[in-house]
Amino acid sequence: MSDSDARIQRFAEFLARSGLKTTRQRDRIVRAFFAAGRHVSAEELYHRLQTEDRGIGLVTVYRTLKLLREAGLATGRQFGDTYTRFDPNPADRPHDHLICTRCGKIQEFEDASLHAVREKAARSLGFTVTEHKLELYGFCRECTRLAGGRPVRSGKAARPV
Amino acid sequence: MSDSDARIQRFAEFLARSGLKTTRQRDRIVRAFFAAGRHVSAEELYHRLQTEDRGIGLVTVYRTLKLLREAGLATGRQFGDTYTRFDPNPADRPHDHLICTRCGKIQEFEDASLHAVREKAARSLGFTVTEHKLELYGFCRECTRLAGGRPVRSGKAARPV
DNA sequence: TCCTCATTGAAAATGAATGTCAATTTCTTT
DNA sequence: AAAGAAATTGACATTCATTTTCAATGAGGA
Ligand SMILES: [Zn+2]
Ligand SMILES: [Zn+2]
Ligand SMILES: [Zn+2]
Ligand SMILES: [Zn+2]
Repeated sequence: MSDSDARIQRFAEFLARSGLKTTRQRDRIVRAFFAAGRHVSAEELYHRLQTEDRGIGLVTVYRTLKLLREAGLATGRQFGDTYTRFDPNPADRPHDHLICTRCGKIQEFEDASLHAVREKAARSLGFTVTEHKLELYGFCRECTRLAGGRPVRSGKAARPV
Repeated sequence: MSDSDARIQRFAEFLARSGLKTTRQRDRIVRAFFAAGRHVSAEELYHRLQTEDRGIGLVTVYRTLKLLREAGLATGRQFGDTYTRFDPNPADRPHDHLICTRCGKIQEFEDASLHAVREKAARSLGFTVTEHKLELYGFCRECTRLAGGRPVRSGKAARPV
């Protein structure tokens, strides 16, 4: 069973457990979501789906992504731009992001020492921390080389607000 | 000269340097901004201002906050909610945030060891990192005690998307 | 098959933020 | 002080992502 299949199965179980129904649309949407790369927006997913099934509305894509979040199978993220991007299954493999503010590239990374930072801050302030989000903004390798580190903002690149 | 005064002065210099004008509205808005606590939204600031000066439009509050960002005196932040909150003068004292998902409290903290995390990720992936954002989500001291760590979501509390 | 209730999608609504524009204000130049 | 160019203002309209509404359709248990 592929990684995707396991997730699709977990979603089916979530639906059953919650008294919700399996539909053609939900099936297509979750498949497309897990097949797509990471960090897709609802709109992007919607467009991909149009090629294989015209009868899927953007609204349903939004609704299904919300269900995926509730099922713990996806997380929404706001990098510099105006819309939400969705990351599959982050609980299994927590990770953070490097975002190039010039070309918009998003690179994932993982750092175990973050846990120490989390715990230290939490302990000193009495918080119980369950989740975190770390975003590093700057230039990717290519953009550092091309721009010499100078901020050249293309319209579509994310920017740290 | 108070801390606020110094910032107000810097804003005046920014305006002059950029060929922009000093107005009653801008003056009121920046004063209210630095007087207000951290993490206010444009709307919140607008409402505070209404009590002292009815003739200030929400649009002008938005525009002035944008100027404050351009002047390097404020930063916009999106915590779990749908609108932007503004943080005064973050460049001088970089800091990150702990956000209680139950009551919405936002607590600031600073951790020097984050720099190492930043550099490590950047070096290994060829990025040049200029900025970062770390948000820790969980329960504050009171909410941990009251809720026993159970997620009780009030409508207004921020939530990690 | 029937029947109930969830689901769907089109259209409308929302809500934050920005663009438009005529009237007003600032500030430099006489 | 008066004038004039240019910036600023705020009411209004607009954008854009996301949510809500609602009548028609579909799923799945009895
Ligand atoms: Zn990711
Ligand atoms: Zn790049
Ligand atoms: Zn802050
Ligand atoms: Zn709390």
